[in-house]
Amino acid sequence: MLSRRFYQRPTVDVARDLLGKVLVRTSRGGLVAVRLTEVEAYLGPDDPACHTFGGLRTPRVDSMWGAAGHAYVYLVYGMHHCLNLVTVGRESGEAVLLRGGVPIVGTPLVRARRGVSVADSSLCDGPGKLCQALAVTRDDDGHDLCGRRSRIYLVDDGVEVLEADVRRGPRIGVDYAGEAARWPLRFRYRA
DNA sequence: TCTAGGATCGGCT
DNA sequence: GCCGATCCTAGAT
Repeated sequence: MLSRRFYQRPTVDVARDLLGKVLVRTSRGGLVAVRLTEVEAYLGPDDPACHTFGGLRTPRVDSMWGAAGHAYVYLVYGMHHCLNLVTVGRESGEAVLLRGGVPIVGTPLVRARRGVSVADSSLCDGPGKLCQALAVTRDDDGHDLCGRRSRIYLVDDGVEVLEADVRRGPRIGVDYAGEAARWPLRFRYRA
């Protein structure tokens, strides 16, 4: 399990290093593990695309102001959940959005949650799909990924992600953020 | 209270 | 490529 130290670093570094790491989710239904292939960095109060922009403090974003290594889960478009990992430290308001991955353990359970007719390549290729595949909801908001009994955590299984396989680009769906929408804070891993 | 709009997805053309 | 679903959240009134 990755320690809190991993998250207590600059958000862009954490985002880059999350590529290739394995996200593990345990539940009554069983264990699911997903190798992360797409993430986005959100840089706190000075980032117009970030939910903590301008120092915003509301019940929804409360967990984003918490300690590094905790989950921030919110609902978008009234129907999809998005999972973020808080970075840097308490009061930073920064996080990494997990946008996609590939199931490597528990694929049958993922398929049961996502739908039997869904193509393998589409099981977790989107933030909403990832949460559905892992059964992550608002109930998991504020969950500590570094605890002894964490039901969501990260593992480094030794897979090396070469720089040549990392693509950087603008973040998705944040056109309202003006110039910040073009900041190259989206990271993708193409093995 | 009321209202606008969203860090998306899947079905349809 | 376009569009509707769906409802919570934040800010305005």
